[in-house]
Amino acid sequence: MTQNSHMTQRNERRLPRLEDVADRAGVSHQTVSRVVNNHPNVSASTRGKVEAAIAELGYRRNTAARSLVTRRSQTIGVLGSEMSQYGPANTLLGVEQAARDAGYFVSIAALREVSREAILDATMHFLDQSVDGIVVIVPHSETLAALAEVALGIPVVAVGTQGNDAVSGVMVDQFRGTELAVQHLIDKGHRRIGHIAGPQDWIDGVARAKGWRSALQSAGLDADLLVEGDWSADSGYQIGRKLAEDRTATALFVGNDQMALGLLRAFNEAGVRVPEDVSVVGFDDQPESGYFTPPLTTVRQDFKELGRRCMDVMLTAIKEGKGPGSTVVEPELVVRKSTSAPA
Amino acid sequence: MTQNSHMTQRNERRLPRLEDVADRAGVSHQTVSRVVNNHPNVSASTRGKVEAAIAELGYRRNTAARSLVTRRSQTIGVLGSEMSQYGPANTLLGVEQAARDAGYFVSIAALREVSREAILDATMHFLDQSVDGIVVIVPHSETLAALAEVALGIPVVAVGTQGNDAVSGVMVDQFRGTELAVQHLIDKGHRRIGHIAGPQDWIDGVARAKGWRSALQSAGLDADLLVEGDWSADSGYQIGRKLAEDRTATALFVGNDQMALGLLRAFNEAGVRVPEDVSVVGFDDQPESGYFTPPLTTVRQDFKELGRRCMDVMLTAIKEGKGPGSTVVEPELVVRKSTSAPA
DNA sequence: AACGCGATTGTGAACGCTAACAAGAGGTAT
DNA sequence: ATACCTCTTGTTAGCGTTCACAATCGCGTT
Repeated sequence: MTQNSHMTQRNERRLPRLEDVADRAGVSHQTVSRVVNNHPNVSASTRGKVEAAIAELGYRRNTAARSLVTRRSQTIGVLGSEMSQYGPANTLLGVEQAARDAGYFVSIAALREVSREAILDATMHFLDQSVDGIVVIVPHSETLAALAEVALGIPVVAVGTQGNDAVSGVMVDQFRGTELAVQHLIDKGHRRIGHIAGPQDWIDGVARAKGWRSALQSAGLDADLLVEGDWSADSGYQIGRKLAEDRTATALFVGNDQMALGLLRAFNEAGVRVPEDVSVVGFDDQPESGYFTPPLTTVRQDFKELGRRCMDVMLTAIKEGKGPGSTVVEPELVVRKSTSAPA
Repeated sequence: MTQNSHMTQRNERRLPRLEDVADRAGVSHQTVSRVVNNHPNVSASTRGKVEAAIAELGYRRNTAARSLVTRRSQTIGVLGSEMSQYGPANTLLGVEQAARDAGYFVSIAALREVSREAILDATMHFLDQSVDGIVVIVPHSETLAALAEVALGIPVVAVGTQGNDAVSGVMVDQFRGTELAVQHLIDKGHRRIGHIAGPQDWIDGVARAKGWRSALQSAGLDADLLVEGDWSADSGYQIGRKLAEDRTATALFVGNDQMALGLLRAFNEAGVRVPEDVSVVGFDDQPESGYFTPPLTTVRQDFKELGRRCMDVMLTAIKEGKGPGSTVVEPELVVRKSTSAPA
């Protein structure tokens, strides 16, 4: 019945505000504000009365008014490019979870194309909203440079980067992940290990190619078979068709699972057997990868955890004004059936 | 220089506000407001002066203040559950695109578990933000019922539903999509066509099962082989292992591409050839589906378009206060290599 | 000449909240 | 008792915008 009277009120009148609660509890609006904001100097009895009044009226504080006077919005902006891909989508999810747990709203902006202008534009979009911080999920090399241009006055965390003077970074250790993959192939006895790389204007694309080279060199092996794809299954397929004809390597380290899928498809069509003829290792460990033909050995990245870490960094930056830093999440090798010893 | 003097005037570096622009242009703050809001009754010369002043000062209007007085936030809330999946993620993207084009911010909330409480809680979260409308991407049967409970006073569009008295719906025509898939198999000459269904507490899970039954019945065929999975590749795999042993159907209509992937994997392991022994049709057409072994015949849903349509409905609802309605997007059959005539 | 009317511009008051300061109550030390 | 704390509560003044209304201007009509 209290709820009924409440609903009637809501239908007819405006929502209750601080002063309505204050009247009801017999205190000043400022005291109510103190209760709502958990200020220490409120007596237990007063707090009780106020809380009761809040509950009875179904009071909820008005974000806009609060935001107007405090100049902060309790909102985190998330700026992303390939947001529908498995990795970014899950990172976004991790950010959202951690943000909402911390009482923040999450606003998103998806880049249609990655460029300095688009990044700056989206950044402005967030400034208009006076967000308290920005998480950037744009895995391109130019991202950091573009962000460095704008001194925003709010914390910025860039996923998948090491950060710089102005921007914090949170990333999965690509070097370690690549090492796990390549070392696994070396341990199986492979000596000629090629790499299907991602685009070289992507941070991870570069990092994995670099890691591959370095891992081979530490083992005293040649790193001379590198083909660049565009992350898509189709590019993996096209590359696979060529490699099926011209088989120089006994093992391939592929930049991501989707290209690996395309590659497997091409090999299957061409009668190249995996892993008997060629071993294949992917990167990402998407949920489907265990059901490829054959099930894919790959490197797992915990994207959701990455997102949560982002918010850790963000929250301490907001609270303590702490500058940029770099946080690293460890990848993990998942061995399935696409790798074996060379024939 | 003028800018400097301005900045000195306010001893802090506060952002310029309406009145600063007004002073500069030699008009009242209200006139500036009119220019900013494109009110008709402003003379061309005044408008020019004001626009110049705005540009010089780099004025941007304060969302919080505006929101406080207008009681609207220029924000659309998107409530989603399996937001990292291909479909929902792309719908989200479509919504974001259309929303930003229309000058709206997009706020998101991801459900950790689907329940009445969680939906109401997230809805409250959005109300706190005084969003102007809510898009719901929660493809479960209970969604509509939960939403109907809250009379929010703002438009709500539920993706993948037909809507009801209170809520608008935007969906891909599941019935038509299913018909395309099943008819394709019938046309190939199949007479015993099974269905691997999605969970029956999902709207699409139910709709596709129903469509499958109906399509078979119209053709005078039996609809008695139905197994329920959970959308995952793994469930497809488990089901596939059983079906491989007990082969009663020559063709299978699978509820989504991921289960189809698992199924293909299980059949491959068991030596069941696709499409020679069994034809398989999926649903969704994810980007990878063309690279399965074999490439999957499936039904394409344009999720991004779905999201855009959502915003169409939302915008007219906001503008014209129009009630709920239902919009349908057409699916499309994509024929690849997982289907053929029965042996 | 007086009037009226639309178009343009200005004036004050909200919107609901927090920050800063003021004031009162009650206790302790001088 | 006086002064002086600390703890709690109240008062006032914005934050930057829009809304409702008032005022002014230009111009055609009676």
